[in-house]
Amino acid sequence: MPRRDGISMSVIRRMPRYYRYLSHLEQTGVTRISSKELSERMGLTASQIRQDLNCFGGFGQQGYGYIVSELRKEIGNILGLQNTHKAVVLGSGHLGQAVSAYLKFETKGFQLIGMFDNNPAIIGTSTLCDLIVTDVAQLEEFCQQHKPTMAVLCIPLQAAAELVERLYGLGIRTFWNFSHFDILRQYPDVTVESVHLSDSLMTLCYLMNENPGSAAKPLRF
Amino acid sequence: MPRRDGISMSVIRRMPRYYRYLSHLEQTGVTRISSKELSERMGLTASQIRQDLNCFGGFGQQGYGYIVSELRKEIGNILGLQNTHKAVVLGSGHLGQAVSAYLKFETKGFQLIGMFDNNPAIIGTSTLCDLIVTDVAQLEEFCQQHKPTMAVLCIPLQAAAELVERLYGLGIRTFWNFSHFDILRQYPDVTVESVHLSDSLMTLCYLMNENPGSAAKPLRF
DNA sequence: TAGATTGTTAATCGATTAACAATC
DNA sequence: TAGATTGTTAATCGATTAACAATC
Repeated sequence: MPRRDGISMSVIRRMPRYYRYLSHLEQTGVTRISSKELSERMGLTASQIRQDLNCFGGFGQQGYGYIVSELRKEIGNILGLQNTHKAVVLGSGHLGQAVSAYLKFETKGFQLIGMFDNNPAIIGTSTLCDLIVTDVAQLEEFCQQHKPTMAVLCIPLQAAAELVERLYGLGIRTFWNFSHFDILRQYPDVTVESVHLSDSLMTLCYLMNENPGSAAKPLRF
Repeated sequence: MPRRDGISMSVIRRMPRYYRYLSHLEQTGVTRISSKELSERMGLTASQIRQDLNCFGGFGQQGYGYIVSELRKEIGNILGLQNTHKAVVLGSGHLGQAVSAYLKFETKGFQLIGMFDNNPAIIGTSTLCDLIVTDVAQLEEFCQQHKPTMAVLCIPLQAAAELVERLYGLGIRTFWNFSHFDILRQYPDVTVESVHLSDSLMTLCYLMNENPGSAAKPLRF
Protein backbone atom coordinates (compact mmCIF):
# COMPACT_ATOMS: atom_id res chain seq x y z
CA MET A 1 0.00 0.00 0.00
CA PRO A 2 1.41 3.40 -0.94
CA ARG A 3 1.92 5.59 2.09
CA ARG A 4 2.56 9.29 2.30
CA ASP A 5 3.63 11.65 5.02
CA GLY A 6 1.71 14.57 6.37
CA ILE A 7 -1.78 13.18 6.17
CA SER A 8 -4.04 15.44 8.21
CA MET A 9 -5.69 14.13 11.37
CA SER A 10 -9.08 14.96 9.86
CA VAL A 11 -8.45 12.38 7.17
CA ILE A 12 -6.92 9.82 9.51
CA ARG A 13 -9.85 9.97 11.88
CA ARG A 14 -12.23 9.18 9.02
CA MET A 15 -10.37 6.06 7.94
CA PRO A 16 -11.64 3.77 10.72
CA ARG A 17 -15.17 4.68 9.77
CA TYR A 18 -14.56 3.78 6.15
CA TYR A 19 -13.07 0.52 7.33
CA ARG A 20 -16.07 -0.27 9.49
CA TYR A 21 -18.55 0.63 6.82
CA LEU A 22 -16.80 -1.37 4.15
CA SER A 23 -16.66 -4.37 6.49
CA HIS A 24 -20.39 -4.01 6.90
CA LEU A 25 -20.92 -3.81 3.14
CA GLU A 26 -18.73 -6.81 2.53
CA GLN A 27 -20.71 -8.85 5.04
CA THR A 28 -23.92 -7.73 3.36
CA GLY A 29 -22.63 -9.13 0.08
CA VAL A 30 -21.91 -5.83 -1.69
CA THR A 31 -18.88 -6.37 -3.90
CA ARG A 32 -18.60 -3.05 -5.74
CA ILE A 33 -19.39 0.52 -4.73
CA SER A 34 -18.94 3.99 -6.21
CA SER A 35 -17.85 6.98 -4.18
CA LYS A 36 -21.28 8.45 -4.90
CA GLU A 37 -23.22 5.57 -3.42
CA LEU A 38 -20.87 5.22 -0.46
CA SER A 39 -21.19 8.94 0.23
CA GLU A 40 -24.97 8.75 0.25
CA ARG A 41 -24.95 5.81 2.60
CA MET A 42 -22.45 7.34 5.00
CA GLY A 43 -23.69 10.91 4.85
CA LEU A 44 -20.56 12.41 3.33
CA THR A 45 -19.73 13.88 -0.07
CA ALA A 46 -18.34 11.73 -2.87
CA SER A 47 -15.61 14.29 -3.33
CA GLN A 48 -14.43 13.90 0.21
CA ILE A 49 -14.27 10.14 -0.03
CA ARG A 50 -12.19 10.29 -3.20
CA GLN A 51 -9.91 12.96 -1.72
CA ASP A 52 -9.44 10.97 1.45
CA LEU A 53 -8.60 7.73 -0.29
CA ASN A 54 -6.25 9.41 -2.74
CA CYS A 55 -4.12 10.61 0.14
CA PHE A 56 -2.92 7.02 0.27
CA GLY A 57 -3.24 5.86 -3.32
CA GLY A 58 -5.62 5.20 -6.18
CA PHE A 59 -7.68 2.24 -5.09
CA GLY A 60 -10.55 2.59 -7.55
CA GLN A 61 -11.17 1.89 -11.19
CA GLN A 62 -12.33 4.73 -13.38
CA GLY A 63 -15.79 4.21 -14.76
CA TYR A 64 -16.38 1.37 -12.32
CA GLY A 65 -15.86 2.34 -8.71
CA TYR A 66 -14.19 0.49 -5.87
CA ILE A 67 -14.09 -3.21 -5.11
CA VAL A 68 -15.37 -3.38 -1.54
CA SER A 69 -13.16 -6.21 -0.30
CA GLU A 70 -10.03 -4.73 -1.84
CA LEU A 71 -10.67 -1.25 -0.54
CA ARG A 72 -11.39 -2.59 2.92
CA LYS A 73 -8.14 -4.51 2.91
CA GLU A 74 -6.18 -1.48 1.72
CA ILE A 75 -7.59 0.66 4.49
CA GLY A 76 -6.83 -2.07 7.00
CA ASN A 77 -3.22 -1.97 5.83
CA ILE A 78 -3.11 1.81 5.99
CA LEU A 79 -4.34 1.68 9.57
CA GLY A 80 -1.88 -1.09 10.30
CA LEU A 81 -4.44 -3.55 11.60
CA GLN A 82 -2.21 -6.43 10.52
CA ASN A 83 0.13 -5.54 13.38
CA THR A 84 -0.04 -6.93 16.89
CA HIS A 85 1.29 -4.25 19.16
CA LYS A 86 1.52 -5.75 22.61
CA ALA A 87 -0.70 -3.91 25.08
CA VAL A 88 -1.35 -3.92 28.81
CA VAL A 89 -4.44 -2.61 30.60
CA LEU A 90 -3.95 -0.70 33.83
CA GLY A 91 -6.98 -0.78 36.08
CA SER A 92 -9.29 -3.77 35.93
CA GLY A 93 -12.55 -2.23 37.12
CA HIS A 94 -15.63 -2.18 34.93
CA LEU A 95 -14.06 0.15 32.40
CA GLY A 96 -10.85 -1.86 32.22
CA GLN A 97 -12.88 -5.04 31.79
CA ALA A 98 -15.05 -3.56 29.09
CA VAL A 99 -12.07 -2.20 27.20
CA SER A 100 -10.12 -5.44 27.51
CA ALA A 101 -13.02 -7.44 26.13
CA TYR A 102 -13.10 -4.96 23.29
CA LEU A 103 -9.38 -5.28 22.67
CA LYS A 104 -9.68 -9.01 22.67
CA PHE A 105 -12.68 -9.59 20.50
CA GLU A 106 -13.48 -6.54 18.43
CA THR A 107 -10.30 -5.15 17.04
CA LYS A 108 -7.12 -5.98 15.31
CA GLY A 109 -3.80 -4.21 15.56
CA PHE A 110 -3.17 -4.98 19.20
CA GLN A 111 -2.59 -8.01 21.34
CA LEU A 112 -3.63 -7.72 24.96
CA ILE A 113 -1.04 -9.47 27.07
CA GLY A 114 -1.68 -8.31 30.62
CA MET A 115 -4.20 -6.71 32.97
CA PHE A 116 -3.23 -5.06 36.22
CA ASP A 117 -4.86 -3.71 39.34
CA ASN A 118 -3.92 -2.86 42.92
CA ASN A 119 -7.16 -4.11 44.46
CA PRO A 120 -6.53 -7.41 46.30
CA ALA A 121 -10.18 -8.32 45.81
CA ILE A 122 -9.74 -8.71 42.06
CA ILE A 123 -6.05 -9.61 41.74
CA GLY A 124 -5.90 -13.22 40.60
CA THR A 125 -9.42 -13.31 39.21
CA SER A 126 -9.88 -14.12 35.55
CA THR A 127 -11.51 -11.78 33.07
CA LEU A 128 -13.69 -11.73 29.99
CA CYS A 129 -10.55 -11.74 27.87
CA ASP A 130 -9.16 -14.84 29.61
CA LEU A 131 -6.36 -13.03 31.39
CA ILE A 132 -5.71 -13.18 35.12
CA VAL A 133 -5.60 -9.79 36.83
CA THR A 134 -2.02 -9.25 38.00
CA ASP A 135 -0.87 -7.20 40.96
CA VAL A 136 0.42 -3.89 39.65
CA ALA A 137 3.40 -4.40 41.95
CA GLN A 138 4.62 -6.91 39.39
CA LEU A 139 4.39 -4.44 36.52
CA GLU A 140 8.15 -3.95 36.15
CA GLU A 141 8.91 -7.63 36.16
CA PHE A 142 6.16 -8.36 33.65
CA CYS A 143 7.07 -5.57 31.24
CA GLN A 144 10.78 -6.33 31.27
CA GLN A 145 9.94 -9.86 30.30
CA HIS A 146 7.14 -9.32 27.78
CA LYS A 147 7.93 -5.82 26.44
CA PRO A 148 4.52 -4.31 25.72
CA THR A 149 4.56 -1.10 23.68
CA MET A 150 1.16 0.32 24.53
CA ALA A 151 -0.68 0.90 27.81
CA VAL A 152 -4.41 1.46 28.32
CA LEU A 153 -5.12 3.73 31.28
CA CYS A 154 -8.36 2.85 33.07
CA ILE A 155 -7.25 4.13 36.45
CA PRO A 156 -8.36 6.93 38.76
CA LEU A 157 -6.69 10.32 38.50
CA GLN A 158 -4.77 9.95 41.77
CA ALA A 159 -2.99 6.85 40.54
CA ALA A 160 -1.98 8.32 37.20
CA ALA A 161 1.17 10.33 37.90
CA GLU A 162 3.05 7.48 39.54
CA LEU A 163 1.87 4.83 37.12
CA VAL A 164 2.60 6.82 33.98
CA GLU A 165 6.09 7.51 35.28
CA ARG A 166 6.66 3.81 35.84
CA LEU A 167 5.32 2.87 32.42
CA TYR A 168 7.44 5.55 30.81
CA GLY A 169 10.46 4.22 32.65
CA LEU A 170 9.67 0.81 31.20
CA GLY A 171 9.87 2.22 27.69
CA ILE A 172 6.18 2.56 26.93
CA ARG A 173 5.57 5.56 24.70
CA THR A 174 1.99 5.02 23.56
CA PHE A 175 -1.07 5.41 25.72
CA TRP A 176 -4.76 4.88 25.21
CA ASN A 177 -6.26 7.15 27.74
CA PHE A 178 -9.69 7.08 29.38
CA SER A 179 -9.30 9.90 31.81
CA HIS A 180 -8.05 13.48 31.99
CA PHE A 181 -4.38 12.98 32.45
CA ASP A 182 -2.83 16.30 31.61
CA ILE A 183 0.18 14.62 33.16
CA LEU A 184 0.83 12.94 29.83
CA ARG A 185 1.49 16.31 28.22
CA GLN A 186 4.67 16.57 30.23
CA TYR A 187 6.27 13.80 28.22
CA PRO A 188 7.29 15.21 24.85
CA ASP A 189 7.78 11.92 23.08
CA VAL A 190 4.62 9.98 23.84
CA THR A 191 1.68 9.28 21.56
CA VAL A 192 -1.67 9.58 23.27
CA GLU A 193 -5.14 8.90 22.00
CA SER A 194 -7.87 9.88 24.41
CA VAL A 195 -11.46 8.83 24.93
CA HIS A 196 -13.07 11.31 27.28
CA LEU A 197 -16.43 10.23 28.60
CA SER A 198 -17.11 13.45 30.43
CA ASP A 199 -16.26 15.68 27.47
CA SER A 200 -18.55 13.68 25.27
CA LEU A 201 -21.30 13.82 27.85
CA MET A 202 -20.97 17.57 28.37
CA THR A 203 -21.15 18.07 24.62
CA LEU A 204 -24.34 16.06 24.54
CA CYS A 205 -25.72 18.16 27.37
CA TYR A 206 -25.08 21.29 25.31
CA LEU A 207 -26.76 19.79 22.27
CA MET A 208 -29.84 18.85 24.30
CA ASN A 209 -30.18 22.42 25.47
CA GLU A 210 -29.78 23.82 21.98
CA ASN A 211 -32.37 21.43 20.54
CA PRO A 212 -34.90 21.16 23.33
CA GLY A 213 -37.66 19.77 21.16
CA SER A 214 -36.06 17.34 18.79
CA ALA A 215 -34.48 19.34 16.00
CA ALA A 216 -32.20 17.15 13.95
CA LYS A 217 -28.52 17.40 14.85
CA PRO A 218 -26.88 14.26 13.56
CA LEU A 219 -23.20 13.87 14.31
CA ARG A 220 -20.59 11.42 13.15
CA PHE A 221 -21.55 7.75 13.31
CA MET B 1 -25.21 33.95 30.06
CA PRO B 2 -25.48 35.35 26.54
CA ARG B 3 -26.10 32.65 24.01
CA ARG B 4 -25.87 32.75 20.24
CA ASP B 5 -26.89 30.48 17.46
CA GLY B 6 -24.70 28.80 14.94
CA ILE B 7 -21.70 28.07 17.11
CA SER B 8 -19.49 25.62 15.24
CA MET B 9 -18.99 22.12 16.56
CA SER B 10 -15.24 22.77 16.69
CA VAL B 11 -15.85 25.43 19.31
CA ILE B 12 -18.46 23.44 21.20
CA ARG B 13 -16.19 20.43 21.49
CA ARG B 14 -13.52 22.56 23.10
CA MET B 15 -15.79 23.95 25.81
CA PRO B 16 -15.81 20.85 28.03
CA ARG B 17 -12.02 20.93 28.07
CA TYR B 18 -12.00 24.55 29.17
CA TYR B 19 -14.49 23.64 31.85
CA ARG B 20 -12.35 20.79 33.10
CA TYR B 21 -9.17 22.79 33.06
CA LEU B 22 -10.72 25.73 34.86
CA SER B 23 -12.12 23.37 37.51
CA HIS B 24 -8.63 22.06 37.99
CA LEU B 25 -7.21 25.58 38.27
CA GLU B 26 -9.89 26.60 40.75
CA GLN B 27 -9.10 23.60 42.93
CA THR B 28 -5.41 24.48 42.74
CA GLY B 29 -6.22 27.93 44.14
CA VAL B 30 -5.68 29.95 40.95
CA THR B 31 -8.16 32.83 40.98
CA ARG B 32 -7.18 34.81 37.89
CA ILE B 33 -5.79 33.80 34.52
CA SER B 34 -5.02 35.46 31.20
CA SER B 35 -5.75 33.88 27.86
CA LYS B 36 -2.00 33.81 27.30
CA GLU B 37 -1.23 31.77 30.38
CA LEU B 38 -4.20 29.46 29.87
CA SER B 39 -3.14 28.88 26.29
CA GLU B 40 0.38 27.93 27.35
CA ARG B 41 -0.91 25.52 29.95
CA MET B 42 -3.44 23.88 27.64
CA GLY B 43 -1.35 23.88 24.50
CA LEU B 44 -3.59 26.17 22.46
CA THR B 45 -3.22 29.73 21.20
CA ALA B 46 -4.43 32.68 23.25
CA SER B 47 -6.26 33.90 20.17
CA GLN B 48 -8.28 30.75 19.92
CA ILE B 49 -9.31 30.87 23.56
CA ARG B 50 -10.51 34.46 23.24
CA GLN B 51 -12.32 33.70 19.99
CA ASP B 52 -13.99 30.65 21.49
CA LEU B 53 -15.17 32.43 24.62
CA ASN B 54 -16.40 35.44 22.69
CA CYS B 55 -18.79 33.23 20.75
CA PHE B 56 -20.81 33.25 23.93
CA GLY B 57 -19.98 36.61 25.47
CA GLY B 58 -17.26 38.75 26.96
CA PHE B 59 -16.30 37.07 30.18
CA GLY B 60 -12.95 38.74 30.74
CA GLN B 61 -11.71 42.10 31.92
CA GLN B 62 -9.43 44.05 29.67
CA GLY B 63 -5.97 44.51 31.09
CA TYR B 64 -6.67 41.90 33.75
CA GLY B 65 -7.75 38.56 32.33
CA TYR B 66 -10.43 36.15 33.46
CA ILE B 67 -11.62 35.29 36.95
CA VAL B 68 -11.27 31.52 37.07
CA SER B 69 -14.33 30.73 39.17
CA GLU B 70 -16.57 33.06 37.16
CA LEU B 71 -15.41 31.78 33.81
CA ARG B 72 -15.85 28.20 34.93
CA LYS B 73 -19.39 28.93 36.05
CA GLU B 74 -20.22 30.68 32.78
CA ILE B 75 -18.98 27.73 30.74
CA GLY B 76 -20.96 25.37 32.96
CA ASN B 77 -24.04 27.42 32.14
CA ILE B 78 -23.25 27.45 28.43
CA LEU B 79 -22.94 23.66 28.49
CA GLY B 80 -26.13 23.45 30.53
CA LEU B 81 -24.62 21.45 33.38
CA GLN B 82 -27.18 22.90 35.74
CA ASN B 83 -29.81 20.76 34.04
CA THR B 84 -30.81 17.29 35.08
CA HIS B 85 -31.91 15.53 31.93
CA LYS B 86 -33.31 12.18 32.98
CA ALA B 87 -31.33 9.31 31.46
CA VAL B 88 -31.57 5.53 31.23
CA VAL B 89 -28.74 3.10 30.50
CA LEU B 90 -29.47 0.17 28.20
CA GLY B 91 -27.16 -2.74 28.75
CA SER B 92 -25.69 -3.32 32.20
CA GLY B 93 -22.53 -5.22 31.35
CA HIS B 94 -19.12 -3.85 32.23
CA LEU B 95 -19.43 -0.92 29.87
CA GLY B 96 -22.90 -0.02 31.11
CA GLN B 97 -21.69 -0.26 34.69
CA ALA B 98 -18.65 1.89 34.02
CA VAL B 99 -20.69 4.51 32.22
CA SER B 100 -23.40 4.56 34.86
CA ALA B 101 -20.84 5.09 37.61
CA TYR B 102 -19.50 7.93 35.53
CA LEU B 103 -22.93 9.44 35.02
CA LYS B 104 -23.61 9.22 38.70
CA PHE B 105 -20.40 10.55 40.17
CA GLU B 106 -18.43 12.48 37.63
CA THR B 107 -20.74 14.69 35.69
CA LYS B 108 -23.56 17.10 35.96
CA GLY B 109 -26.29 17.75 33.44
CA PHE B 110 -27.92 14.35 33.67
CA GLN B 111 -29.71 12.28 36.26
CA LEU B 112 -29.49 8.55 35.83
CA ILE B 113 -32.86 7.07 36.73
CA GLY B 114 -32.76 3.53 35.36
CA MET B 115 -30.55 0.68 34.17
CA PHE B 116 -31.78 -2.14 32.01
CA ASP B 117 -30.64 -5.51 30.76
CA ASN B 118 -32.12 -8.68 29.34
CA ASN B 119 -29.77 -11.05 31.16
CA PRO B 120 -31.61 -12.82 34.02
CA ALA B 121 -28.28 -13.30 35.78
CA ILE B 122 -27.92 -9.57 36.46
CA ILE B 123 -31.54 -8.38 36.50
CA GLY B 124 -32.33 -7.40 40.06
CA THR B 125 -28.72 -6.92 41.11
CA SER B 126 -27.64 -3.53 42.38
CA THR B 127 -24.95 -1.45 40.73
CA LEU B 128 -22.18 1.01 41.54
CA CYS B 129 -24.64 3.83 41.04
CA ASP B 130 -27.13 2.37 43.52
CA LEU B 131 -29.71 1.41 40.94
CA ILE B 132 -31.23 -2.05 40.57
CA VAL B 133 -30.88 -3.52 37.08
CA THR B 134 -34.37 -3.74 35.62
CA ASP B 135 -35.63 -6.25 33.06
CA VAL B 136 -35.72 -4.51 29.70
CA ALA B 137 -39.19 -6.03 29.27
CA GLN B 138 -40.36 -3.35 31.67
CA LEU B 139 -38.87 -0.52 29.62
CA GLU B 140 -42.20 0.80 28.32
CA GLU B 141 -43.85 0.80 31.71
CA PHE B 142 -40.86 2.52 33.30
CA CYS B 143 -40.47 5.20 30.63
CA GLN B 144 -44.14 6.06 30.50
CA GLN B 145 -44.01 6.64 34.22
CA HIS B 146 -40.65 8.40 34.58
CA LYS B 147 -40.24 10.04 31.17
CA PRO B 148 -36.48 9.96 30.58
CA THR B 149 -35.25 12.10 27.68
CA MET B 150 -31.88 10.49 27.00
CA ALA B 151 -30.77 6.89 26.53
CA VAL B 152 -27.25 5.49 26.79
CA LEU B 153 -26.69 2.55 24.46
CA CYS B 154 -24.27 -0.03 25.87
CA ILE B 155 -25.76 -2.97 24.03
CA PRO B 156 -24.56 -5.35 21.35
CA LEU B 157 -25.23 -4.57 17.72
CA GLN B 158 -27.87 -7.26 17.29
CA ALA B 159 -30.04 -5.76 20.00
CA ALA B 160 -29.85 -2.22 18.70
CA ALA B 161 -32.49 -2.03 15.95
CA GLU B 162 -35.35 -3.26 18.09
CA LEU B 163 -34.33 -1.32 21.18
CA VAL B 164 -33.79 1.99 19.41
CA GLU B 165 -37.20 1.62 17.79
CA ARG B 166 -38.80 1.06 21.19
CA LEU B 167 -36.98 4.00 22.76
CA TYR B 168 -37.93 6.21 19.84
CA GLY B 169 -41.55 5.13 20.24
CA LEU B 170 -41.30 6.17 23.87
CA GLY B 171 -40.33 9.69 22.80
CA ILE B 172 -36.61 9.51 23.41
CA ARG B 173 -34.76 11.65 20.87
CA THR B 174 -31.29 11.83 22.35
CA PHE B 175 -28.79 9.01 22.46
CA TRP B 176 -25.36 8.57 23.89
CA ASN B 177 -23.94 5.85 21.79
CA PHE B 178 -21.11 3.39 22.48
CA SER B 179 -21.35 1.26 19.41
CA HIS B 180 -21.67 1.52 15.65
CA PHE B 181 -25.34 1.98 15.25
CA ASP B 182 -25.79 3.32 11.77
CA ILE B 183 -29.39 2.50 12.52
CA LEU B 184 -29.66 5.81 14.34
CA ARG B 185 -29.06 7.68 11.08
CA GLN B 186 -32.45 6.52 9.89
CA TYR B 187 -34.19 8.76 12.40
CA PRO B 188 -34.01 12.33 11.13
CA ASP B 189 -34.89 14.03 14.39
CA VAL B 190 -32.58 12.43 16.91
CA THR B 191 -29.47 13.88 18.50
CA VAL B 192 -26.62 11.41 18.82
CA GLU B 193 -23.24 11.75 20.43
CA SER B 194 -20.98 8.78 19.85
CA VAL B 195 -17.99 7.34 21.66
CA HIS B 196 -16.41 4.77 19.38
CA LEU B 197 -13.81 2.62 21.07
CA SER B 198 -12.80 0.82 17.92
CA ASP B 199 -12.36 4.00 15.87
CA SER B 200 -10.20 5.46 18.56
CA LEU B 201 -8.16 2.29 18.79
CA MET B 202 -7.68 2.02 15.03
CA THR B 203 -6.51 5.63 14.97
CA LEU B 204 -4.00 4.81 17.67
CA CYS B 205 -2.84 1.82 15.64
CA TYR B 206 -2.19 4.12 12.69
CA LEU B 207 -0.26 6.57 14.84
CA MET B 208 1.93 3.80 16.25
CA ASN B 209 2.86 2.76 12.74
CA GLU B 210 3.65 6.29 11.68
CA ASN B 211 5.82 6.92 14.73
CA PRO B 212 7.47 3.57 15.29
CA GLY B 213 10.23 4.93 17.50
CA SER B 214 8.67 7.49 19.72
CA ALA B 215 8.31 10.69 17.72
CA ALA B 216 6.09 13.14 19.51
CA LYS B 217 2.52 13.24 18.32
CA PRO B 218 0.49 14.76 21.10
CA LEU B 219 -3.25 14.90 20.54
CA ARG B 220 -6.04 16.55 22.45
CA PHE B 221 -6.07 16.03 26.21
C1' DT C 1 -17.71 3.64 -28.72
C1' DA C 2 -20.61 5.86 -25.00
C1' DG C 3 -21.41 6.11 -20.20
C1' DA C 4 -19.69 6.11 -15.85
C1' DT C 5 -16.67 7.20 -12.36
C1' DT C 6 -12.22 7.93 -10.90
C1' DG C 7 -8.04 10.92 -9.73
C1' DT C 8 -6.74 15.54 -9.41
C1' DT C 9 -6.77 20.43 -9.85
C1' DA C 10 -9.19 24.68 -8.80
C1' DA C 11 -12.65 27.21 -6.06
C1' DT C 12 -14.96 27.78 -1.91
C1' DC C 13 -15.72 27.65 2.61
C1' DG C 14 -14.66 27.57 7.47
C1' DA C 15 -11.51 27.62 11.23
C1' DT C 16 -7.36 29.34 13.20
C1' DT C 17 -4.05 32.83 13.90
C1' DA C 18 -2.36 37.51 13.89
C1' DA C 19 -2.95 42.23 14.71
C1' DC C 20 -4.59 46.07 17.02
C1' DA C 21 -7.84 49.40 18.84
C1' DA C 22 -10.54 49.62 23.04
C1' DT C 23 -10.28 49.83 27.84
C1' DC C 24 -9.54 48.30 32.46
C1' DT D 1 -1.03 57.51 33.51
C1' DA D 2 1.36 53.30 31.65
C1' DG D 3 1.06 48.46 31.12
C1' DA D 4 -1.56 44.69 30.29
C1' DT D 5 -4.93 42.11 28.20
C1' DT D 6 -9.29 41.81 26.30
C1' DG D 7 -12.75 41.84 22.33
C1' DT D 8 -12.90 42.02 17.53
C1' DT D 9 -11.58 42.65 12.85
C1' DA D 10 -8.48 41.22 9.18
C1' DA D 11 -5.22 37.82 7.24
C1' DT D 12 -3.85 33.26 6.80
C1' DC D 13 -4.21 28.70 6.67
C1' DG D 14 -6.34 24.26 6.00
C1' DA D 15 -10.15 21.39 4.86
C1' DT D 16 -14.08 20.58 2.05
C1' DT D 17 -16.52 20.86 -2.15
C1' DA D 18 -16.96 21.46 -7.08
C1' DA D 19 -15.42 20.76 -11.60
C1' DC D 20 -13.45 18.26 -15.17
C1' DA D 21 -9.98 15.85 -17.84
C1' DA D 22 -8.35 11.12 -17.83
C1' DT D 23 -9.63 6.55 -18.58
C1' DC D 24 -11.79 2.18 -17.70
